[in-house]
Amino acid sequence: MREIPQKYAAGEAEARWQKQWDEWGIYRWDPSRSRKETFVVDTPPPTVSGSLHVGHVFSYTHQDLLVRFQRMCGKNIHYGMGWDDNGLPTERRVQNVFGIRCDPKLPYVADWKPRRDKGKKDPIEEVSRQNFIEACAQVTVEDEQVYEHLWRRLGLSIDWKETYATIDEHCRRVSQLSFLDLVEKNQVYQNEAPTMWDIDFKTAVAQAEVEDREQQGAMHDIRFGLDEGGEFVIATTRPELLAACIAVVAHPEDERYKHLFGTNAITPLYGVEVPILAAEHADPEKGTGILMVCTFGDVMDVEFWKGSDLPLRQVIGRDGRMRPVQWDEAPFTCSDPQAAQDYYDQIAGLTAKQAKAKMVELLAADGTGPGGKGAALVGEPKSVTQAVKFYEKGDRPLEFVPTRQWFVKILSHKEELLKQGHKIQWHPSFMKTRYDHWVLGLGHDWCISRQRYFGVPFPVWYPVEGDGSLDYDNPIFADAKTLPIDPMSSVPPGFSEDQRDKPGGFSGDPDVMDTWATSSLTPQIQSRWALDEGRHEKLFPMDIRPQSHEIIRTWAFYTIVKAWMHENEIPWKHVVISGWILDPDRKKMSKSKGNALTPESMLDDNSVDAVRYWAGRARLGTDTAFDESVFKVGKKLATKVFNASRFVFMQIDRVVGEAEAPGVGQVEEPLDRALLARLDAVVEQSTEAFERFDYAAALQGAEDAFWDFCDNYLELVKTRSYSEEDSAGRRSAVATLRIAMSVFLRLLAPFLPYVTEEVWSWRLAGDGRLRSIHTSPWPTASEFPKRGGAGAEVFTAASEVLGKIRGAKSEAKKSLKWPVASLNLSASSEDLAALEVVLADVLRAGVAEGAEVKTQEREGDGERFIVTVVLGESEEAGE
RNA sequence: GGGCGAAUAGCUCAGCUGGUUAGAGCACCUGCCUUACAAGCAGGGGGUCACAGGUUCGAAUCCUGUUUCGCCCA
Repeated sequence: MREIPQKYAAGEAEARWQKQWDEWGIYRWDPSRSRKETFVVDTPPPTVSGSLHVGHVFSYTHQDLLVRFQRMCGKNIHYGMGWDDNGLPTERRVQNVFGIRCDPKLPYVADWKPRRDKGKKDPIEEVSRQNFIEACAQVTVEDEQVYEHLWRRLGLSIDWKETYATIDEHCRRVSQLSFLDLVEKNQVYQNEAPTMWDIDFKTAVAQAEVEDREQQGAMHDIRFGLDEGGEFVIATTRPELLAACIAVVAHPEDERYKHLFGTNAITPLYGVEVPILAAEHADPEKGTGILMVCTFGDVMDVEFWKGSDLPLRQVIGRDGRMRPVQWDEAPFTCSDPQAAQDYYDQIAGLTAKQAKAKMVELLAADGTGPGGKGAALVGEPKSVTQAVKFYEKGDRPLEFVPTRQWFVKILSHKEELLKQGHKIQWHPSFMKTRYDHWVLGLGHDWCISRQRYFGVPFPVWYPVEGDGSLDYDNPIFADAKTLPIDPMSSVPPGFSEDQRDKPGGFSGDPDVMDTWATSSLTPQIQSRWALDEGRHEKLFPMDIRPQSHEIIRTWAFYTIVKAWMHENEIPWKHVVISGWILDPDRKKMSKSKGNALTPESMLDDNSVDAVRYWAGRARLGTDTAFDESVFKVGKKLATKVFNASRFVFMQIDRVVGEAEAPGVGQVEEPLDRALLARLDAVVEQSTEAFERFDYAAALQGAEDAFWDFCDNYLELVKTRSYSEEDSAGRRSAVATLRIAMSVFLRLLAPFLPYVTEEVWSWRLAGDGRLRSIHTSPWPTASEFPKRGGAGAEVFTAASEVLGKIRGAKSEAKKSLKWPVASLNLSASSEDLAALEVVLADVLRAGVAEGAEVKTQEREGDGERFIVTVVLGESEEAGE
């Protein structure tokens, strides 16, 4: 039997229990148990090349609370952990850490090792694709260890045998299998189309990765001529795209321009003839109401171009600079190619921003207006704010650049995807609306290819034609059995390596998949879909997907898409959405603002239990302002748990010893039975709250009842349990203390896993499930069947009257030990009856045993008990 | 501009489908070293429930509008 220590040392206990839990393997998933008994969590794999922050600790704790409850309810938990190391964030991090950049044209260097000691000023080292990937892999392995350490410390009850990394071999295999399955189901296609393109990362991006940013721009009014003579003025924020102009449009109902539809306009400088057309998207209120359509200035241009037979005049290159263009050949045709070329050559090679400035200068020159009269530019550009699309990780606006990309068909499946979302339960429920709106607002198919290196390759090659061009219409897909493969190093069936990139040979697809193409498969990755049917059936669909609300449109959405396409299933039954941590000004916490604490220092300063308590107080979906004082409350609760347990188990040791610890059969006293009734209600409330994923309500109920138990019940029962001689009353008290403590510890265990386990180990731990509190059964009312005689109102009556006695002493500024001379109690007959059975306990706790007690019946009128307390003359008087 | 949420004590938050005098903790003030706990205990003050209308016998709660904040989208 362990000796009960005087003080609780959280740090020491945390390290000890982490080790013990690991040795016991209490978080292991048991593959032999049925799906019905199993509870599966699809945890977000954090991006390892970032860093974990307060928000992570917050939301990962939320999922662990739900998991711990389910585990105690007897569920076989599958709670794995993934690391998202695939993709651009890792590439960026590796570039910064090692000062390297990938040049896919370079050959692999076998003994090359990345160097960490590079200064910022050292030149960037160019390395081969394979060397670059190896450097990425090295960094992610290191990062994963740091993450795992924090998760273990936070007490996340993860099965560490069930981990994956989104770039590992298994994930590559599942991602490629998924791709091939979608090919087979005709849900992917390859297309050369205008795609949102980041000019710095030089990659396509998907709609979900794009964000609007308010930017300061300028509206330029530019005079266009008419081929039948005359002129009009268009308004544009992007004059540098003038050479890409393919049409001029106005709203079909716009009286100012209606008569021009069907005629042609002449662009300034280049003298290109473009049609004047009606278009719904032209806003008569904006600018001059008539605007140029360019390939491509924005989404509307793309849409308009797609629905037209107009030519494609691409002037922005993949690097964001103005491409060189020949003005004597299609599609750049005009009346005076030499003049147009002279103008264009002045902006060719410039960035869009530089070109814009140059264009303003050119257009402002006299003689550029229609018919050579005046300047084409009217007045000064007018400053406007506009929403500009950026890649969420990018620094310069996205451009629409026609490139060859792989797409997953989603636009044609909105109905089905809405239905899938409807089959899932969202917590809180209003979060489903966000999903619905995202689906309804989709404007592009899902672009899944990226022109990057550290990602899952497409298992695809293309035949090389006699002229060296690639035959994209007849891609060669890898055999599913050979996955994962890298087409840049593997050879397609029927070819040999020496045919690579040769006419008549083959060429590997150099692109990699979008991170989400893999992250959308986290359920299938964990269940080993298409690889291990038995396991898949035991884990899929999963039970919960915990995540935060800003990634409903990405992670949740794409995962729903994939599960539907592959198996016509939902990926999980419940989505549980955590809110955000806001700083005290209610702004989102962020590192850049310097207002974020590191999780480690938070745990060092406050203990894990205190931090978990803080997270546990926040309801699902509700943003929470960061408030360190809540840690103190959690710490206080943990200390209270420790001290109350100490009292309870010391009493039991003193009275009978744990071996003969009294049980529920010995609970005889009305006060004690009343406490059991109270426990009954708390257990029911807590359980019910957890079942609807409202752990915060479960915590509050348990916490309130526990403080009430400490402040009132312990005080009321103390003198009885202190008694030197064995009696039914003493046995009843001790039995109740033990039962109550056991219940409270278990109700609080998901929130305070360390201190509850520590205390549990003193006397309550047993064999099998009882070895750890975290595998012990969740309390139920059947543990303390109602024995009649006293409901919870008896306990509240006792607490209330004791409170009045204490209040009288406090008001008189006397110590609580001060004796009471007389008591006058006035209440309804029912309340007096409830009090009567516990009056002896109340008088003992109030140091009023010698007092003269009068009771008086009266009508109930709000206040339950009116108590007049007369204190004794001196401290000894009452003895 | 649209959608979804939030606004309750100085601070952080509970208050579910309308029903006594709106709660808790922190902070503050006053006492108390009481055989679990001073990292404690007891007591106290503190709120026009964002604002304006409406429904109702009765509204923090339901409806409408306004303001501020957050997220998502255009």
